[in-house]
Amino acid sequence: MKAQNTISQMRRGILEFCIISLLADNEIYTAQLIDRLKAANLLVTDGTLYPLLNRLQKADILQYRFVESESGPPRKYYSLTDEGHEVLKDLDGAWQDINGSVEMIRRGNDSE
Amino acid sequence: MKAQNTISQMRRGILEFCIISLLADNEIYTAQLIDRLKAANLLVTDGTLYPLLNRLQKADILQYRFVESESGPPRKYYSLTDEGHEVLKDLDGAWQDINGSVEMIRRGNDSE
DNA sequence: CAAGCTACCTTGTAACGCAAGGTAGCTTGC
DNA sequence: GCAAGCTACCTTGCGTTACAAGGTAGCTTG
Repeated sequence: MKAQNTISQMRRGILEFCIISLLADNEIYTAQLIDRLKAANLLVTDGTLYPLLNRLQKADILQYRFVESESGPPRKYYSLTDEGHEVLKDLDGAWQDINGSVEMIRRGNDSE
Repeated sequence: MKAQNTISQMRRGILEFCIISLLADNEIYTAQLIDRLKAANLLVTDGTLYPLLNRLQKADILQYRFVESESGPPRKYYSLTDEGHEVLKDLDGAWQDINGSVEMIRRGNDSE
Protein backbone atom coordinates (compact mmCIF):
# COMPACT_ATOMS: atom_id res chain seq x y z
CA MET A 1 0.00 0.00 0.00
CA LYS A 2 1.62 3.19 -1.18
CA ALA A 3 -0.07 5.40 1.34
CA GLN A 4 1.76 3.69 4.18
CA ASN A 5 4.81 5.93 4.16
CA THR A 6 2.73 9.04 4.24
CA ILE A 7 0.57 7.66 6.99
CA SER A 8 3.50 6.89 9.24
CA GLN A 9 4.74 10.37 8.62
CA MET A 10 1.45 11.82 9.76
CA ARG A 11 1.67 9.73 12.87
CA ARG A 12 5.21 10.79 13.57
CA GLY A 13 4.31 14.42 13.62
CA ILE A 14 1.79 14.04 16.36
CA LEU A 15 3.70 11.58 18.49
CA GLU A 16 5.35 14.25 20.58
CA PHE A 17 2.05 16.01 21.05
CA CYS A 18 0.39 12.80 22.21
CA ILE A 19 3.13 12.05 24.68
CA ILE A 20 2.94 15.48 26.20
CA SER A 21 -0.84 15.17 26.36
CA LEU A 22 -0.65 11.82 28.07
CA LEU A 23 1.69 13.20 30.69
CA ALA A 24 -0.46 16.22 31.37
CA ASP A 25 -2.34 14.71 34.29
CA ASN A 26 -0.50 11.47 34.86
CA GLU A 27 2.87 10.50 36.17
CA ILE A 28 3.78 7.46 34.11
CA TYR A 29 6.83 5.58 32.91
CA THR A 30 7.90 4.38 29.53
CA ALA A 31 6.21 1.01 29.31
CA GLN A 32 2.88 2.51 30.37
CA LEU A 33 3.32 5.26 27.84
CA ILE A 34 3.79 2.68 25.12
CA ASP A 35 0.64 0.88 26.22
CA ARG A 36 -1.39 4.08 26.17
CA LEU A 37 -0.15 4.98 22.73
CA LYS A 38 -0.86 1.49 21.51
CA ALA A 39 -4.39 1.80 22.83
CA ALA A 40 -4.79 4.84 20.61
CA ASN A 41 -3.37 2.99 17.59
CA LEU A 42 -0.05 4.76 17.72
CA LEU A 43 2.63 2.08 17.67
CA VAL A 44 6.04 2.99 19.03
CA THR A 45 9.08 1.10 20.21
CA ASP A 46 11.09 2.02 23.26
CA GLY A 47 14.07 2.84 21.07
CA THR A 48 12.00 5.70 19.70
CA LEU A 49 10.71 6.81 23.03
CA TYR A 50 13.81 7.01 25.20
CA PRO A 51 15.67 9.52 23.05
CA LEU A 52 12.49 11.53 22.69
CA LEU A 53 11.85 11.62 26.43
CA ASN A 54 15.43 12.61 27.10
CA ARG A 55 15.17 15.37 24.57
CA LEU A 56 12.00 16.74 26.11
CA GLN A 57 13.51 16.52 29.54
CA LYS A 58 16.58 18.46 28.49
CA ALA A 59 14.24 21.06 27.03
CA ASP A 60 12.64 21.45 30.48
CA ILE A 61 9.31 20.21 29.22
CA LEU A 62 9.40 16.98 31.19
CA GLN A 63 10.75 16.03 34.57
CA TYR A 64 11.10 12.61 36.15
CA ARG A 65 11.70 10.91 39.44
CA PHE A 66 12.93 7.42 40.10
CA VAL A 67 10.40 5.18 41.75
CA GLU A 68 11.42 1.76 43.02
CA SER A 69 9.45 -1.12 41.67
CA GLU A 70 8.17 -4.11 43.61
CA SER A 71 9.43 -6.41 40.92
CA GLY A 72 12.45 -5.21 39.03
CA PRO A 73 14.68 -2.21 38.57
CA PRO A 74 13.52 1.33 39.43
CA ARG A 75 11.45 3.23 36.90
CA LYS A 76 11.58 6.77 35.66
CA TYR A 77 8.17 8.29 36.15
CA TYR A 78 7.72 11.29 33.92
CA SER A 79 5.49 14.31 34.36
CA LEU A 80 5.21 17.78 32.82
CA THR A 81 7.07 20.76 34.17
CA ASP A 82 5.32 24.11 34.43
CA GLU A 83 6.85 24.96 31.12
CA GLY A 84 5.60 21.66 29.78
CA HIS A 85 2.08 22.70 30.60
CA GLU A 86 2.61 25.93 28.70
CA VAL A 87 3.93 24.01 25.75
CA LEU A 88 0.93 21.73 25.88
CA LYS A 89 -1.38 24.71 25.62
CA ASP A 90 0.50 25.90 22.56
CA LEU A 91 0.42 22.48 20.98
CA ASP A 92 -3.24 22.12 21.66
CA GLY A 93 -3.91 25.37 19.89
CA ALA A 94 -1.63 24.41 17.03
CA TRP A 95 -3.36 21.08 16.68
CA GLN A 96 -6.72 22.77 16.35
CA ASP A 97 -5.32 25.19 13.79
CA ILE A 98 -3.89 22.36 11.75
CA ASN A 99 -7.13 20.51 12.00
CA GLY A 100 -8.86 23.57 10.66
CA SER A 101 -6.37 23.85 7.80
CA VAL A 102 -6.88 20.25 6.82
CA GLU A 103 -10.64 20.56 6.95
CA MET A 104 -10.42 23.67 4.84
CA ILE A 105 -8.35 21.90 2.23
CA ARG A 106 -10.48 18.79 2.20
CA ARG A 107 -13.70 20.73 1.85
CA GLY A 108 -12.29 23.28 -0.55
CA ASN A 109 -11.91 20.56 -3.12
CA ASP A 110 -15.45 19.30 -2.96
CA SER A 111 -16.89 22.66 -3.84
CA GLU A 112 -14.44 23.63 -6.55
CA MET B 1 8.71 29.40 21.95
CA LYS B 2 9.67 25.82 22.66
CA ALA B 3 6.60 24.34 21.06
CA GLN B 4 7.68 25.57 17.65
CA ASN B 5 9.74 22.55 16.70
CA THR B 6 6.97 20.18 17.57
CA ILE B 7 4.44 22.27 15.74
CA SER B 8 6.44 22.27 12.52
CA GLN B 9 6.77 18.54 12.86
CA MET B 10 3.02 18.17 13.07
CA ARG B 11 2.66 20.28 9.97
CA ARG B 12 5.24 18.27 8.10
CA GLY B 13 3.38 15.08 8.57
CA ILE B 14 0.28 16.34 6.91
CA LEU B 15 1.93 18.27 4.11
CA GLU B 16 1.86 15.36 1.70
CA PHE B 17 -1.75 14.64 2.55
CA CYS B 18 -2.72 18.26 1.92
CA ILE B 19 -0.94 18.35 -1.42
CA ILE B 20 -2.67 15.21 -2.59
CA SER B 21 -5.98 16.60 -1.39
CA LEU B 22 -5.46 19.85 -3.23
CA LEU B 23 -4.73 18.02 -6.43
CA ALA B 24 -7.76 15.78 -6.14
CA ASP B 25 -10.04 17.94 -8.23
CA ASN B 26 -7.69 20.55 -9.62
CA GLU B 27 -4.89 20.61 -12.09
CA ILE B 28 -2.47 23.13 -10.68
CA TYR B 29 1.22 23.98 -10.75
CA THR B 30 3.74 24.60 -8.04
CA ALA B 31 3.29 28.30 -7.40
CA GLN B 32 -0.48 27.89 -7.11
CA LEU B 33 0.04 24.98 -4.76
CA ILE B 34 2.18 27.15 -2.53
CA ASP B 35 -0.51 29.84 -2.53
CA ARG B 36 -3.21 27.36 -1.59
CA LEU B 37 -1.12 25.93 1.21
CA LYS B 38 -0.30 29.41 2.43
CA ALA B 39 -4.00 30.19 2.49
CA ALA B 40 -4.44 27.26 4.85
CA ASN B 41 -1.55 28.44 7.05
CA LEU B 42 0.85 25.81 5.82
CA LEU B 43 4.00 27.59 4.78
CA VAL B 44 6.28 25.84 2.33
CA THR B 45 9.10 26.84 0.03
CA ASP B 46 9.52 25.56 -3.49
CA GLY B 47 12.71 23.79 -2.45
CA THR B 48 10.53 21.59 -0.30
CA LEU B 49 7.87 21.09 -2.89
CA TYR B 50 9.80 20.14 -6.01
CA PRO B 51 11.49 17.07 -4.57
CA LEU B 52 8.21 16.04 -2.98
CA LEU B 53 6.27 16.37 -6.22
CA ASN B 54 8.93 14.43 -8.10
CA ARG B 55 8.81 11.69 -5.52
CA LEU B 56 5.03 11.42 -5.73
CA GLN B 57 5.19 11.40 -9.48
CA LYS B 58 7.73 8.59 -9.52
CA ALA B 59 5.45 6.68 -7.19
CA ASP B 60 2.67 6.99 -9.78
CA ILE B 61 0.54 9.06 -7.48
CA LEU B 62 0.85 12.23 -9.50
CA GLN B 63 1.10 12.96 -13.19
CA TYR B 64 1.83 16.24 -14.95
CA ARG B 65 1.67 17.88 -18.30
CA PHE B 66 3.51 20.93 -19.54
CA VAL B 67 1.31 23.90 -20.26
CA GLU B 68 2.72 26.94 -21.98
CA SER B 69 2.30 30.19 -20.16
CA GLU B 70 1.34 33.54 -21.65
CA SER B 71 4.09 35.22 -19.72
CA GLY B 72 7.09 33.08 -18.99
CA PRO B 73 8.38 29.54 -19.21
CA PRO B 74 6.03 26.54 -19.44
CA ARG B 75 4.57 25.15 -16.24
CA LYS B 76 4.10 21.64 -14.98
CA TYR B 77 0.46 21.20 -14.11
CA TYR B 78 -0.01 18.31 -11.73
CA SER B 79 -3.00 16.08 -11.17
CA LEU B 80 -3.71 12.76 -9.47
CA THR B 81 -3.40 9.46 -11.25
CA ASP B 82 -6.02 6.77 -10.68
CA GLU B 83 -3.72 5.31 -8.11
CA GLY B 84 -3.38 8.74 -6.56
CA HIS B 85 -7.11 8.81 -6.00
CA GLU B 86 -6.86 5.46 -4.26
CA VAL B 87 -4.07 6.74 -2.08
CA LEU B 88 -6.12 9.79 -1.24
CA LYS B 89 -8.93 7.59 0.02
CA ASP B 90 -6.49 5.73 2.24
CA LEU B 91 -5.00 8.92 3.54
CA ASP B 92 -8.40 10.35 4.22
CA GLY B 93 -9.27 7.33 6.32
CA ALA B 94 -5.93 7.43 8.08
CA TRP B 95 -6.38 11.08 8.85
CA GLN B 96 -9.72 10.43 10.49
CA ASP B 97 -8.24 7.58 12.49
CA ILE B 98 -5.42 9.74 13.71
CA ASN B 99 -7.87 12.45 14.55
CA GLY B 100 -9.77 9.95 16.62
CA SER B 101 -6.61 8.83 18.36
CA VAL B 102 -5.67 12.35 19.27
CA GLU B 103 -9.13 13.15 20.52
CA MET B 104 -9.07 9.99 22.59
CA ILE B 105 -5.78 10.96 24.15
CA ARG B 106 -6.77 14.54 24.76
CA ARG B 107 -10.06 13.61 26.39
CA GLY B 108 -8.66 10.65 28.26
CA ASN B 109 -6.61 12.99 30.34
CA ASP B 110 -9.42 15.24 31.41
CA SER B 111 -11.37 12.41 32.95
CA GLU B 112 -8.52 10.57 34.64
C1' DC C 1 24.83 -17.68 42.38
C1' DA C 2 23.11 -18.33 37.77
C1' DA C 3 19.31 -17.59 34.68
C1' DG C 4 15.91 -14.60 33.28
C1' DC C 5 13.15 -10.63 33.35
C1' DT C 6 12.56 -5.71 33.29
C1' DA C 7 13.95 -1.09 32.42
C1' DC C 8 16.90 2.19 30.57
C1' DC C 9 20.07 3.73 26.98
C1' DT C 10 23.11 4.03 22.51
C1' DT C 11 24.40 3.42 17.75
C1' DG C 12 23.71 3.26 12.87
C1' DT C 13 20.58 3.98 8.99
C1' DA C 14 17.34 6.09 6.07
C1' DA C 15 13.99 9.65 5.19
C1' DC C 16 12.58 14.21 5.12
C1' DG C 17 12.05 19.53 5.18
C1' DC C 18 14.39 23.40 4.21
C1' DA C 19 17.76 27.15 2.93
C1' DA C 20 20.68 28.37 -0.55
C1' DG C 21 22.25 28.23 -4.97
C1' DG C 22 21.80 27.04 -9.90
C1' DT C 23 19.79 26.57 -14.88
C1' DA C 24 16.96 27.98 -18.52
C1' DG C 25 12.78 29.79 -20.97
C1' DC C 26 10.40 34.01 -21.92
C1' DT C 27 9.43 39.11 -22.00
C1' DT C 28 10.61 43.88 -21.94
C1' DG C 29 13.30 47.95 -22.91
C1' DC C 30 16.69 50.05 -25.41
C1' DG D 1 18.77 41.96 -31.50
C1' DC D 2 20.64 41.75 -27.20
C1' DA D 3 20.95 42.71 -22.24
C1' DA D 4 18.39 42.74 -17.97
C1' DG D 5 15.04 40.75 -15.32
C1' DC D 6 11.38 37.72 -14.19
C1' DT D 7 9.45 33.17 -13.70
C1' DA D 8 9.63 28.27 -13.17
C1' DC D 9 11.99 24.19 -12.37
C1' DC D 10 15.64 21.59 -10.08
C1' DT D 11 19.86 20.21 -6.99
C1' DT D 12 22.97 20.19 -3.00
C1' DG D 13 24.15 20.13 1.76
C1' DC D 14 22.63 20.25 6.44
C1' DG D 15 20.21 19.15 10.58
C1' DT D 16 16.57 16.50 12.67
C1' DT D 17 14.01 12.46 13.53
C1' DA D 18 11.89 7.57 13.91
C1' DC D 19 13.22 3.14 14.18
C1' DA D 20 15.71 -1.42 14.39
C1' DA D 21 19.18 -3.64 16.66
C1' DG D 22 22.19 -4.21 20.19
C1' DG D 23 23.92 -3.21 24.88
C1' DT D 24 24.06 -2.48 30.22
C1' DA D 25 22.48 -3.18 34.72
C1' DG D 26 19.14 -3.80 38.65
C1' DC D 27 16.16 -7.17 40.71
C1' DT D 28 13.85 -11.75 41.49
C1' DT D 29 13.56 -16.64 41.47
C1' DG D 30 14.99 -21.39 41.76
